[in-house]
Amino acid sequence: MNRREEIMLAAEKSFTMFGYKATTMDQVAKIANVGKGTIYTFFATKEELFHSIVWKMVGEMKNVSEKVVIVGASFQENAHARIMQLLKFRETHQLFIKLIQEENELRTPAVGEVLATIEQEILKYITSKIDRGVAKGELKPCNSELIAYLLFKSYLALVVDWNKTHEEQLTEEQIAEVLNDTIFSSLLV
Amino acid sequence: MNRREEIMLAAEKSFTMFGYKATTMDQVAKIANVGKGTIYTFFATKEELFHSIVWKMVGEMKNVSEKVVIVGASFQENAHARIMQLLKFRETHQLFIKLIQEENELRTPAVGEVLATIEQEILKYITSKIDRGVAKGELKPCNSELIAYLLFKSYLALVVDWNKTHEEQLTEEQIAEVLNDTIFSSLLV
DNA sequence: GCAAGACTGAAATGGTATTCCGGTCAACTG
DNA sequence: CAGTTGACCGGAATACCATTTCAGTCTTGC
Repeated sequence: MNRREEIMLAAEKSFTMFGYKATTMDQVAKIANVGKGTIYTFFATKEELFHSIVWKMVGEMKNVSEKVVIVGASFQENAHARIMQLLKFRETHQLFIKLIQEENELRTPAVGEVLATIEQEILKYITSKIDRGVAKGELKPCNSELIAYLLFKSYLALVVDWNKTHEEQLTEEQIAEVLNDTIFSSLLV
Repeated sequence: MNRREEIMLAAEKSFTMFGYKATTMDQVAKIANVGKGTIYTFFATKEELFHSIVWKMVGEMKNVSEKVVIVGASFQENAHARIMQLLKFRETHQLFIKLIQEENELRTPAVGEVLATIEQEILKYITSKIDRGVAKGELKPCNSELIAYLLFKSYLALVVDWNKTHEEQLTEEQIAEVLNDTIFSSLLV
């Protein structure tokens, strides 16, 4: 394996275990079995290294989200499956969990920025799927960015926020039903 | 004016100017022109005093929200007007602004709890309006708590969150239109 | 009998000595 | 000499503790 990848793997391990702030470049160098200086031949700063790893994670996230698509299924079925998969990734992927935790507890600025970027990326992703649906004639023309925003924030509210104030979480059926009746139904031709 | 009210007024002034954490009971006593001990005749703790003031504010908020109701208008027109009024109150009322700021910057636990309570109260308020609409036969029977939650979070997302990542805010018409087409339309008989 | 503010101790704050860590670079190795 | 290394630097974070602050009490005084 080339050194760049080894460094990224080591850094990912460390970020996952200790978070961004608490991983030191010495730590990363040690795990990667390279001198600290070597890291700086591939990445200009700690933040650039961080960005590379997060970017890779965003790629994986899109990939797993595409995996749940059923060809021939309706737009809303696939949209629901994809977004639920994104949120499952968010609550399952160890690095992602660690970053959310660090954001809540430490407010590390670099982490906040990165999480905002990830959200932007997800929104671009959903927007593009809506645009695609419109282009294929499955959906009415609409302000796709606005709808993507509303849709994603609604999923976040029902899947994530709801549990902060309610004892038992909503079932996937409840969520699918209410969003089918509201946002999705307004999209269909 | 009776002493209890004077104390509450003084405390409200101080909480509004300096926030919860930074107002001292000595400060409140001074503004109210009473000895500190006198405050404790009426309020067992600083937090109880705080709760009383916030509770009063929640009452005002519901009142101004009722003021925008147009008798004879449709459910969604009035619901929209009411929720927009709630959010306007949130962004206008000096104490409310200060509490949100304190929550973001200081994370004062007492403030976080109070803001959560206010949200609960708003949700109960919206839920009751939906239930009323159902009872009057204007709306389909539904899980009113769930719909209230989705509705309020959607408004928050479009009115408040949107501006954090977008240069220009959404117009009230855009918001009204998209929510009419989605959540509200699913509610109507 | 009720209001007042001096008082208490627990918690917050500030100041500073110390440690830590991102980034550099001269030395080294193959 | 191209690529790697880790000792080193200085600004920033941390730990420590002396001092101050403040919620809540309680004795005094009116």
